[in-house]
Amino acid sequence: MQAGITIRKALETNAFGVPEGPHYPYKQARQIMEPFRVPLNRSAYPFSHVTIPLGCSCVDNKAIANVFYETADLMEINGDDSFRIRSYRRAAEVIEGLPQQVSALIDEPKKLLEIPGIGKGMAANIQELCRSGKLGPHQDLLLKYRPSMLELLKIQGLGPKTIALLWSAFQVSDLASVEKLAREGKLRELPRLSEKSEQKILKAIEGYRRISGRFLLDEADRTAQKLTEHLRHIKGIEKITPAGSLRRGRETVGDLDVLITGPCCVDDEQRAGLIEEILRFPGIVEVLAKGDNKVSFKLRSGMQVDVRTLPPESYGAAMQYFTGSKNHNVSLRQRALKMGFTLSEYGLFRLDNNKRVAGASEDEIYGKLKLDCIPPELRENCGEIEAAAEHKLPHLITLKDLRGEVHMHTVETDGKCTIDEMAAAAIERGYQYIAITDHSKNLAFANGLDDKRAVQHIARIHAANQQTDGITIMAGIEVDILADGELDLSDSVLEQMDVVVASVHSAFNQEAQQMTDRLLRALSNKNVSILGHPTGRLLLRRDAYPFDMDAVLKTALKNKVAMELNAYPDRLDLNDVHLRMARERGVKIVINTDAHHTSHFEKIKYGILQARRAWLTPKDVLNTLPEKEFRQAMKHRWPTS
DNA sequence: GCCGTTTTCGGCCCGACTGTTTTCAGTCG
Repeated sequence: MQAGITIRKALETNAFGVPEGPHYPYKQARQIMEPFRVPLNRSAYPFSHVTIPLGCSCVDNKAIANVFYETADLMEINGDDSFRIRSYRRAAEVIEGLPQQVSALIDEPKKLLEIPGIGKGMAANIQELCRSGKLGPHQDLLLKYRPSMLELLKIQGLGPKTIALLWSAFQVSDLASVEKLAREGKLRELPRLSEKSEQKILKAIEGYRRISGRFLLDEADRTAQKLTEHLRHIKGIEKITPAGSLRRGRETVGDLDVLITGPCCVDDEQRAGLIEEILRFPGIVEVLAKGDNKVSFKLRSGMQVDVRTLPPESYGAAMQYFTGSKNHNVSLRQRALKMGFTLSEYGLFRLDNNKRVAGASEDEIYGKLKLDCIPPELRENCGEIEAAAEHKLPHLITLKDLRGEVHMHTVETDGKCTIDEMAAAAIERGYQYIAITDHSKNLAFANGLDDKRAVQHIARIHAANQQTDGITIMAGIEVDILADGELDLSDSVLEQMDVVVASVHSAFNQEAQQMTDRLLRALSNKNVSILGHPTGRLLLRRDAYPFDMDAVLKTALKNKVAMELNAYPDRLDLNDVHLRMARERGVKIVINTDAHHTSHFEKIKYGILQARRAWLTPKDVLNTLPEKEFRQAMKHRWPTS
């Protein structure tokens, strides 16, 4: 049987003797194909199950990581050794975050073994995956169980043990069947399951179907701010801190974790009232858990919120713990143990006499572990602990390092404000320069500029610049990269611009090679200064188009074309991994909001968070430069340091 | 399956909440 066959292909060729039908909806197709245990392509499968096509030359890190994640999930259902399972997860996490492709290292096993978390076994697994497109243990587990179980794991309250139990009792593995059994009241026949459990599972399935479970950074941020405002008015709360992936600045957020402390968190009598006060927060549709120290609820948006009450002496330890990441915490606890301490969310304690040595602040905890305090954005177990031990943490970029933004739109195309309004808002933010970069003609629905209008617009921008004090307004354009890599304005017009952002806005479905050639051609145009939102992804909506990032970065470095970090929360493009890749290769970054309204400027903070996650310093980012040097950088003369 | 100032075996981070229990397993973070 061929690896990587799609449902559609299987149905078209009727390879498995299934009833013929012109077009099956995927859901139905999935049910039909279930008994055939066919490895299915990700593109054909609406959830995480993934098989790498045979002979594929570009087995990327994400694909390898996915196979390892799936193997770990299936091993869990199989009741395998939990430490072995952890090894698979750890390998997946490490590979996912690597700037270079591991597939390029398969002929150099020594280099594979240098990667932390990759030992002999995992190195062999990577080689097997890259060479044959399959992984033995993964395939074996898929034969024993069903890929649809991986989806069941996403249902809150359903874990590997219960899924294994359902399989052994009823031979069911998919959402619809479990839902049916719950409705029919059959689950309560099983040990540890009751009528109440059935209701809970049904509710969780409904919730899962309603939303995918992750939220854009700005939405999580807004919710956290509203909740903070609500909590601030409760008597006896002194400190409120949103923790978790929001504090680390991850590109999307699952649950919101908020920590509070103050006198009311210590007094038993006050605490009961406190929980009730918290639950008055508007928009709660369901309370998921209510204990002495924690309350969890679901908001109308589908977002789950956990609020934890803490005594002041543990607040730092809890902040550290609930900020994560999980892997960072595991490493930190191991370090603590080696040094004779044990670390929990309540503090750092000596192993010999159980005495607390730190806990009130994060600084104190990291300090006692002989580490510089690690900024939350770096806490991903990607070398930050080693760097902190050697006092080599980078001086990360901050919001105030930025001197300007050079990707924004006005009413001339699809923006909502005028040049003057954008300039005024930029002055308000303390910027020294901006560039107006409206769309070009290929973006007809945005009223994009042709050569003639572009020239007129330059004149308008120059005039506005003359009349405005306190900021320099540069003339720019966001020019479309056509399907063949040509730009849709003539060179003679582009030459007159201070800043040329070149972006892909059409023909997203090209093959990787075609897209790579297209981008390389655009980067070779001598007028291009920045590649705009380089991967074209829209978070939670559209995947990045495929291309060879390595080749693009090499050409960008050669031609001195900067990569954009588009800070708009649904783009965050480049992402943290690619940014780190760019930095390591010496490619410069420009951080922009792509503002279509003055209110969008504030989204720049989400770009800064991603830049920090990628270990970027002000030197890596061109729009930290003074105007004169920045103008030169836009003409391919980057600063030398 | 990984890893090593406990180095080739024997460990591997820690606690809260829930529900079905009567002392704890499963799940979650």
